[in-house]
Amino acid sequence: MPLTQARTMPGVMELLPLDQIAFAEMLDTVRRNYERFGFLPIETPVIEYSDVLLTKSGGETERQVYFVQSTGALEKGEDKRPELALRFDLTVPLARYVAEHEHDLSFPFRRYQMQRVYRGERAQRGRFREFYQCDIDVIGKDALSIRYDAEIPAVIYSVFRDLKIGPFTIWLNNRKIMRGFFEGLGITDTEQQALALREVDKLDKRGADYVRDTLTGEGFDLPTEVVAKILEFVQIRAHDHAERENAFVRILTMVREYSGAEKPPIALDEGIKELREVTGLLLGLGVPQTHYAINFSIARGLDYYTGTVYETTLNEHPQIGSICSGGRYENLASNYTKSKLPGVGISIGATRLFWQLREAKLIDTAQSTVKVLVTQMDEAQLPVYLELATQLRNGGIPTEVVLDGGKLAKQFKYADRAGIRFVVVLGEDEIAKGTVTVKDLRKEDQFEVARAELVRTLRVELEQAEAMKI
RNA sequence: GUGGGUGUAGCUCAGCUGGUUAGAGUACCGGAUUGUGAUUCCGGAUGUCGUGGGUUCGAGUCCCAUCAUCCACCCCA
Repeated sequence: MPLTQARTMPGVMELLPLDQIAFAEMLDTVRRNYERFGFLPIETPVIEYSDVLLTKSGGETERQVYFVQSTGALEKGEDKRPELALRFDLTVPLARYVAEHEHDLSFPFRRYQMQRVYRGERAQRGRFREFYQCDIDVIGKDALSIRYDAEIPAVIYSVFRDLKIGPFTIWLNNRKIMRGFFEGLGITDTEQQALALREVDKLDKRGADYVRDTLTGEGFDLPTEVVAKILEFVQIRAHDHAERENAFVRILTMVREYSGAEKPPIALDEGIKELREVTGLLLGLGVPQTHYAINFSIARGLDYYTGTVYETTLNEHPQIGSICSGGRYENLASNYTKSKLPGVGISIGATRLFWQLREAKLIDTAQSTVKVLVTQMDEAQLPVYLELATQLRNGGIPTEVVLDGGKLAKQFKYADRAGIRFVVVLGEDEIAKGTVTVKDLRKEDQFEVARAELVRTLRVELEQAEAMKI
């Protein structure tokens, strides 16, 4: 009988236990911070009705959706679009969820959701077809204060501070400013604005020359004078309140000089007011000035963002790109309900983040969740070993006990490779003295302790190791 | 979906302008006087050279096809 080759499809992340533990720890950190800020958990099904999932999507998202077909439907030979599909993000299911449970939810509705989503993209390095998203959103009924836009970066700051992956910057912008600015330069067609946003967003990745060439080139045909102003605009950065106000003046001046109009476009005024308010609240919400900045090239590709937009990058690893992004949308669930449900939220692509952090050596493989291995030195003493393990387990210490014996060296090797830190040895000598020997494989050090003291001593050791991160 | 590169041991790769039994490192397994891992020393196993066809006395090496994979674009976490 020929063997089937054991393999997974490309674009999925499968981990060995110690990496899986590290990944779980990362998700735990994210969850802890989401809950700390008062977000409530929900889960939604992986499979949704196709028509629900694809209400307003253009061909682009549909191209990436995995459809699900029951064998029954398949046998009937139905060639129409399958009734079911796998979700490709958590925002669309959230919209459906809020519309469906509108009358049972309290608004503003603050939810977090950490689940897998699916995209049928061509696999590439650090790019997945199945991956975790960790989302938070605040959904308002009819209206949602701009102040919630300021709370989001506070959560981001808190999460990445705790993940301990080096200095990072939360970049903020407001799409109203961008659209207002374009309008002031005579680009009034909203379609063209959207296309220009998308190009401008590539500034940090592809460079100013690329953006200039694209905007002056075919398709856009913008005058060089206008493109020059756009480039000046999107290259502005502001790291504090004074720089921010200077930036606003510069933008307004550019628009006035070009259009000659007394009053700037309404969108521009509104956007400036919003961004000023959001950045003004950050310090009070615990975000240090060193960890956020205004960046007028941040646009986000998605169409549904209408106001504030966010991206987060690691200062020392720009090649990783954005590790967390999101923004404000005016009407989340317009396809499912007549109620107006504005919201603001962000998403962390946990799978990609973990993958890249590991590539960049910013995270190590974890130690095992198993902390102690009780070895079997003398088979006749097995009942004692089992009793020791039980003691440790009752003391809350995750413990494995060797049941099938073998050479002691082999048992040590097993502990080492499995990432188990402490090895407990008990032989003739110890029995005579009523003690056990404990070896710390990481410290390469061992000590003897009275049997009755074992649990207490190990607890202290584990606490110290945890506190010192060793 | 569009364009380009690469396929040799589990992994990373070497293999000259075609020439005998295809190699290295690493990982894996065993051993080095019987209570101690990772380090050291010795030994061991490992491949339809992605697949199919063609050229040739002879193909891992050249040609064609096919599949897989990676990169860039589109898009995005």
